[in-house]
Amino acid sequence: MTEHSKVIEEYLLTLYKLNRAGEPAKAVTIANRLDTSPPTVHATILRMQRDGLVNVTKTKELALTKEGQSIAEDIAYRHNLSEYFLCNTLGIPWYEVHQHAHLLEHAMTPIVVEKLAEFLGKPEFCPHGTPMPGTELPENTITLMEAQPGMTVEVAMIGEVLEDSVDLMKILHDHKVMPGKQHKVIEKTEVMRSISLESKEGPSSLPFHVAEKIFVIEIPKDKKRSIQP
Amino acid sequence: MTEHSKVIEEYLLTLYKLNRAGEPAKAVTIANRLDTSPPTVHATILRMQRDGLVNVTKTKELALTKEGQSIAEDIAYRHNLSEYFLCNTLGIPWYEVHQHAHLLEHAMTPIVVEKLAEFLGKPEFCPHGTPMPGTELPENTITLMEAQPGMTVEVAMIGEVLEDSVDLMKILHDHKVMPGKQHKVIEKTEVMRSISLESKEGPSSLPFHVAEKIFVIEIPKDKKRSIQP
DNA sequence: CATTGCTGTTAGTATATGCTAATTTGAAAC
DNA sequence: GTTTCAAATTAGCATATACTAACAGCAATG
Repeated sequence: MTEHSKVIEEYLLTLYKLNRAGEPAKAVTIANRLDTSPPTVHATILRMQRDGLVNVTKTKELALTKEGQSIAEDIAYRHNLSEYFLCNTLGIPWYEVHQHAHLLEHAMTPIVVEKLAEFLGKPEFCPHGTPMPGTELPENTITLMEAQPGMTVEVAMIGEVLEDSVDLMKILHDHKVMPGKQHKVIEKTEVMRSISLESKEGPSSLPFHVAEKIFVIEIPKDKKRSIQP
Repeated sequence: MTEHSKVIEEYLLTLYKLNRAGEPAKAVTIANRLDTSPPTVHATILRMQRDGLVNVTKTKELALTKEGQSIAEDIAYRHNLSEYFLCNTLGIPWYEVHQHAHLLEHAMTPIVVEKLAEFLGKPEFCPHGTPMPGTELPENTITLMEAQPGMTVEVAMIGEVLEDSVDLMKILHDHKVMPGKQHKVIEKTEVMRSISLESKEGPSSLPFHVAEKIFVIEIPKDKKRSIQP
């Protein structure tokens, strides 16, 4: 478990997130996500193969090795822990913490991670609802796309892809589309390719490509207004 | 005030610390402090000159520019703030925080710095007693080397050079040679090149080269046992 | 089947950071 | 003043990370 550069850690984390989102992990995807040219990604992946962090299948899929997976989980944990700290201890808005955590995640020694986790009370989810490695979302979690009109749902997690756009996150925040908040699904219009919601805070409308990345849990009619953090 | 690499930030901080310690800032010194070869330091300093961070005098002294100074102070602040946090919030021993802060200091955005400072109550000294940029040690601060036998002194600051050796720091800790603690100077023996102290916790002996880097304040006979943090 | 187009790869460069070995320089010492 | 030593510098090299331009490979589409 050697030391790895920030760049390598970025690649590992990206692959880890792609895996968890069930998306194919290809070189191009990394190039897009990290805004890097394909040749650069290519060269970097060669080094990662050399160092036993990834394997490349015949179909050019990138698969983390045991070692790579283990390091990636560590980085993801540091990232989520940082976000939790920034949000709950320092009071930085939940829709902004991602970018700051992005730097911190590469600068925490094991002792700092351990002590910080203790201090925070070993949280299991980051402010966006992403479970720490080892924790899972509830079984009955669905995407907002899958929710049917009439349903009342509680937001469980804002997909990590969305975190990259602070502007989008800010809008979600303004409409209270955030973990723990309940919304009623009003309608899904194919023409507009968007979903309309209604909550105590008012109505909102989300495009399909965003709704696909928002994970919710259906709340049975009889027990509305659950715990609102 | 552009972005600078970790390496450049290290150089800036080193120059800043040398300045504050009143030591001449030469390329060799950086090479020693950062454990880097002279040619590498040379090349890096050329880049720093190019980028307007340092000037080199005719006598080969390295002088921070306005810009360089300003960035260096920023890094020093982030470092000290991190140490304070790690020690007082997370409970990591004061003699170990330096190494962890060493990583964090390069990974804090301005917002994180601001919020963290607020959270911590805008501390003015790090756990080693180093004042934040803008703050000064009391006027009557002297080094332990300058203290005369018979004096009772209170430790104000452990010089930053000493922080690099955790082993040494641990020993200082075990003998309670730490900011806020009082010690009586017993004797200075030229032959042993060391100073013997006596405190509530027992006696200790410090070699001259260490005593030179420990800053203390004389406590008048009549008002012993001041505030012990 | 041929064309289109995305993906991957090669070739050629550039910059920051690091090294060792060898040389130059400048100041202090004899 | 010459010697001597430490500091600075040059030369030569290596690696990680980046880019553009050009090309190869393969699948979907017409």
